[in-house]
Amino acid sequence: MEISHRNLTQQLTHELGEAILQGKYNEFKKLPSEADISIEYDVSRTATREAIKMLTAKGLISSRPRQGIKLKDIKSWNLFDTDVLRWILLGKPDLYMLRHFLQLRLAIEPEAASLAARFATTDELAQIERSLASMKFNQAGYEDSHQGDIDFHKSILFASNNPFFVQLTTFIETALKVNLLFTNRAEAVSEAEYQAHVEIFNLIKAGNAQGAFDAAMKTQRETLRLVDEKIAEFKSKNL
Amino acid sequence: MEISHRNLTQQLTHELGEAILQGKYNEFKKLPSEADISIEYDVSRTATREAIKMLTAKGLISSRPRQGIKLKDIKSWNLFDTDVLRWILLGKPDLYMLRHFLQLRLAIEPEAASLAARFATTDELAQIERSLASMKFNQAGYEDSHQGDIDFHKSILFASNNPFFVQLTTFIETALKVNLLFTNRAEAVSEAEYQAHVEIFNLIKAGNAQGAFDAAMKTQRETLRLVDEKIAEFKSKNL
DNA sequence: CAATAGTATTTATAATACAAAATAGACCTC
DNA sequence: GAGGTCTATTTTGTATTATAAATACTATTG
Repeated sequence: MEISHRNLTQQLTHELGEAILQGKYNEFKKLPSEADISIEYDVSRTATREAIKMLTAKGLISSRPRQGIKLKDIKSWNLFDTDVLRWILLGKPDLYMLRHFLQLRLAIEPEAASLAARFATTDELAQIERSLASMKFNQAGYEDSHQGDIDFHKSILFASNNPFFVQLTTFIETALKVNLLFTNRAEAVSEAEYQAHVEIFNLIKAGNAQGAFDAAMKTQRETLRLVDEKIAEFKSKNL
Repeated sequence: MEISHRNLTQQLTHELGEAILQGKYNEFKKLPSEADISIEYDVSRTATREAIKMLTAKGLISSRPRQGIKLKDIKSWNLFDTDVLRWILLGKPDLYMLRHFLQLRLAIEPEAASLAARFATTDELAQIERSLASMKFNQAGYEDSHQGDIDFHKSILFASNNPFFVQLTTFIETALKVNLLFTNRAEAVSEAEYQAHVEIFNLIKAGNAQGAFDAAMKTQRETLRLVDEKIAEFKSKNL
């Protein structure tokens, strides 16, 4: 992903973040002291402290003199932070977390479609349409599968013209990629799916907020149903 | 608010965060160098760097050698971070931002109510009920006004048993408090409002997901309509 | 004028020293 | 022995200094 040139501090931040999300530390086994982390990762205490501060800013840990560095309860983690999210998914990808994702999408996307129907500019509509074209292209077997699909959902969030929904684009994108992983759909987008997306676009373009909401909701429910099935299947297999 | 014992680094983080959100710096006027910040706020470069790292972790800024510290586009800010949110509200509270908030609540809360209807434990139901009692108490004129109202919405999010929705409790709480500020409703909760909340609770308790969704949606639409009116009023006044 | 080499500025990292906070344990009192 | 106080110890917090690395800017050279 966007690794770019990570400096030491950022490198360490990510390594510690991943280690935490892999369950290396927990409520009983607290993190090593700054000094020990410095030794373990062979960096100065300066770099260690800066990494600790970044993780603190993301709500993962807290540190106090003499007490050391402690993991915080998941309630205070910034789950909507891209890094935290990625660490979670890399750590222990499980179907329940995926369902939680989809429940959130179910809440967000229909409303985003509704807002897009009311507030999208012509440029933003064009962007949505372009992603549809890309889906059609994927359907024919070219290109990265489902990138058009992903762009479609992103561009709708963007067209909501609400900064909070826009912020969720990265979030939803990650959710979509994980979803594709689990539903094992490497094949092309089906015609039915494509048509469902076209319908949503047409309703948005027509400015039909309620219609766009309902259509998007229908799609989301279907996706969630698929995962619920997967979970049921998985459960019966492991009995 | 929860100031507790802020150390220098955290103090500086908040001061810089507020300064940024008050528009003291922008895309043209970048932040001073670490050295200058240290002088201006009379702290060591160590503390300054750690504060900068925390703001970086929250997506507000980025820093590179020779280039200095630059503000990032709002698209990369972690709007769901409690601190960022508070700085935004303290900075320039405007009705449009409030509407954006409410649009998000409209997306989140009905679905949370629906999930609560399906997954709430008896303890969580009891918690919702307690907040209703507190509302009734407020109605009679005692206690902090609307704290029960706020607790009601928080406890429903909590009862969704979805960590993403739970994470939004703080977010929604802030939104509610600002909303109360703008709608100028220092008086007690009305009987109609109280009854609407009781209805939502009963539907959740009965396990009626669709009903709870619809009832919560209705309440949210009403709140949003009130703010839309305020905005229209404000516009006509300033012509 | 273009490519290149040099220079200056700013962040990145390291190392050291000491201050402040929090805790555990010793000690003391009754 | 219960309870409290004091002290020692551990760990983070802050400051300072030094140097490295990255990069924008400048000057030079062909």
